[in-house]
Order: sequence, then C-alpha cells, then structure tokens
Amino acid sequence: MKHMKDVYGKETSATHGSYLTLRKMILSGELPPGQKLKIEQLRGLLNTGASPVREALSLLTSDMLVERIDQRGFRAAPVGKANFEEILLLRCSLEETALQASITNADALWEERIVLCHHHMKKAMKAGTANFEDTHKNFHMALLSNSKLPVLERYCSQLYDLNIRYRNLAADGPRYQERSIQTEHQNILDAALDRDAIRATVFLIDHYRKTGEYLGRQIKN
Amino acid sequence: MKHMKDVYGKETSATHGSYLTLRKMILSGELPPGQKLKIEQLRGLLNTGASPVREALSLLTSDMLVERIDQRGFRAAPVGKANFEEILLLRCSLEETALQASITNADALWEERIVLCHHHMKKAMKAGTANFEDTHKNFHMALLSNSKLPVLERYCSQLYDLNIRYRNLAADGPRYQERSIQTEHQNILDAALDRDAIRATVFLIDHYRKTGEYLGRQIKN
DNA sequence: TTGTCAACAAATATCGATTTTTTTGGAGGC
DNA sequence: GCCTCCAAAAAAATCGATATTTGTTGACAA
Repeated sequence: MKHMKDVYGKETSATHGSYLTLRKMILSGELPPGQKLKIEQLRGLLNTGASPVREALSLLTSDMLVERIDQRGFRAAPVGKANFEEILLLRCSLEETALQASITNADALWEERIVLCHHHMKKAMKAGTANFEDTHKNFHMALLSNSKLPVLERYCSQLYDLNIRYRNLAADGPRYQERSIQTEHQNILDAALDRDAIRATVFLIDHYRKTGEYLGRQIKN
Repeated sequence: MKHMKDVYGKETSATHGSYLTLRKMILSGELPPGQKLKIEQLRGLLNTGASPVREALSLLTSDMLVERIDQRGFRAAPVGKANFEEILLLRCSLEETALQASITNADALWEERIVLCHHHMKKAMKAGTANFEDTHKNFHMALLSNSKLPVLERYCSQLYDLNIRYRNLAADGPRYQERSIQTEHQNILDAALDRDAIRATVFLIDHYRKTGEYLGRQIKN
C-alpha cells in the first residue's frame, strides 16, 4: 500500500494511517488490554510493511496506549482500577488549570468555537450518530483550547483518550447516559460564556467525578 | 553495529542506544533547537541503520524533544519563552501534587531513598563530577517516587528534562549555582523527612521559581 | 523582470530479506 | 516426576535497496 486514505479521505502516510487505525482499535477495546501486538499479525491487518507498523506502535507508546517490552515487542497497555483513578485525579487537576486559563484569555473567537462545538455535539447526540464520541471530545478540548498552554492541552487530550478507553471497556454496564449529561454540558458552557471560571470548573470537575464514580464501580482489578 | 553498550555497560538495542544518545545530544544543546535531523546524517553519527534512527526519533517525539513534520522528516524541538514558562508553571503544579502524595504515603523505605539520593547529589556536587546532573534528577524524582501515581511521575520526569534543556542552552550566563542551592535542597529534604507536606512543597516550588526566574531572563524569544 | 513548469537532486518513507533474540518443546539426566 | 539443557520455531530488530515525496534549479514564456 503506497497511499492510504484516512476517515476524512485525506491522504496520509502508511505510518500515520496505521497509527490512527491501531489507536481506534485500542480505544474501542477491539484490541483488549494486555494483548500481545505481533508485528506480522498487524502487518496483515493493516496491509502494510513492518516499518510503518513498528513506528505506529512507537507513537502509541507515548500515548500510554501501548507498552514496549525491550526486545520482546509490544502489547496493548494493561488497565486497572489504580490507573483509572489516577487518570481521573489528573484530569480534574489539569483540566481545572486549563479551563481557568482558557477563561482568563476568553475572546469572541473562543466563545464562538465552544458554542459551535456544543451545537455539533448536541446534534450528534440527538441523531445518535456514530461520531458522537468525536464531537464530545471536540467540545471538551475546545473548552481548554484558549489556555495558550499547548503542553497542558496535550496532556489533557491524552488523558481524555485514556478515560474514554475505560468507558468503552465498561460499555456493557447499565446505560451510562441516564444521567442528564446534556444539562451538565449546558451548565459548563453557560458558565464559560459568562466567564465565570469558578463556576465553570466546578461544573466541569463535577461532570468528571460523576462519570468517574459510575465507571469506577465497573472496573474489577 | 549489532550490539550496543549504554553508559552503564549494559547491552541495549540499537534503537534504545540511539534514543539515549540523541536524547543527550538534544538536552545538552549539541543538537540545537530547530535543527533538521536528517536520517542519513544521524545514521553515520550513530553507526546504525535507518530503522533504529527513525524509531529513536519517534520515541523522542513523545518526550517533546523532537518534532515530526509529516513526510518532511524530523527536527529538534524549537524553544521559546512561552514554552519555558509553561513548563515552569506545569512543573510547579504537578510536582506539588506529586510531592504531597509522596509524603502522604511516606514510609521508611522512601525516607532512606531520598536521604541516599541527597547524599549522592551532595557528594557529586562537591567532587564536581560530570554526573551531577544525573544525581540531581535522581534526587528530585526520588522525592516524588512515593506518590503511587506513575503517570504523574512520568509527566514530571518529562518536564524536568525539558527544563534541564533550557538550563543547558543558557549555560553561558553568569554562574547559576551562586544561589545556595544546597540549602534549598536541604530544606526540601528536611521538610519531607518531617512529613510536613506544606513546608516541603513551598520549599520545592520556591526552588523552581528561583531557578526559573534566573533562566527566564536569559531566553530571548 | 517575473512567474511557471519541467527535469533533476535530495531526503523521506516503505518494503523485503537477513540477522538476533526470545520462546517453545522435548530428550536426557537426577 | 521434575529440572536442565539443547535444538527448532517464532518473533523482533535491523539492514540494504527501492519507491515516493519534497525541494531546487534553470530554461522559457508572458
């Protein structure tokens, strides 16, 4: 395979394409935690050579989605309650910092951005389309996107994905959207638009804690 | 080169060896910020093939020491005042969390560990040996090593390295150790041993702020 | 002079094959 | 029966070569 088209039809390198595919498979649980990731096997799955696969796995290592064992290959990162709770803790702490910085730098462009992302998310939720998860992440990242702290935003994005992975792994439990997530999102958005940093972060963190409490109960380890 | 020996004489893969070498070169400033990192050129420098070099560069990407430009290769990560200040801010915030957690979990083993690391650091400083930087990092990481929050510790380690890079890049300024760093370290250690989380974090953050203030003045951008 | 475009040069990305290392599965000794 | 050691198989790591992309130069036309 010389070229590859990603989900949006744009051309990407074999490495980047493999990265995106594997990432999605790990986040969705299709590649379960701890699973050995053999190059040869993935090579077949992805229709590509060993080099792009190795490089994609290397990149996933930095996202903490893949573990590399020296000279012994790669495996999907293991999961556990302690890990889940650390992620929740860090998310609350880091996103609080990021959201407050974002609000401090608030401007019209950012406001429009978060309003739009919120709209797209609501629409996707109502339609029940498959890309709801993407719009949900977009909304949350948009909230932080005005912080002018790119490293922090990167960490938040990483942790968001790790959290989503746990949600997907626990997907069989009782329906999770029973809580009125829509209201919670609306509250965060309104507080952000009011430039009320305190209220916005309280809503945001509460949003995470509630989700965390729900998911935490489902994880064995 | 089939085998490679790292600094401690242990056998490592070509990839890992290349990773360590390149990392050191970027942190020390030998490979200056923004510099194009051509595979062929590094291949010669490291006496190895293209694959290990590429993989090492991929790994360095996750440490934010190397930037990858799609289809256009790699370059040493650029630097700037905004980046420096973000790193300082995040370090203060994350290390505060980590140190407090470490102290909360304090036990005899941890105490021994930090006392030992501190001793090694003092010894290396007095002797003026080249490995002072390593012992310094070891001491700071040992302080956080009892947090039971591995992801947080990983972030702290990353940010520590990024900060060291700035220190090395500004190395030509007036002697930086004029401040009594020894006292500052002693204060942090003593407070940690007293299990006084508040006092320890105040000393620690003050330590970073002072260093940051000094270094910040040296960075142009 | 300036802008465009083709041919060339350089560098990246990828492939297929080879070399090393780890793992597996017994055979033989205790 | 259980451990140790050795060969065979599997997998990972690495290499050398090829294909693809990007960057550059200079001729030619507007």
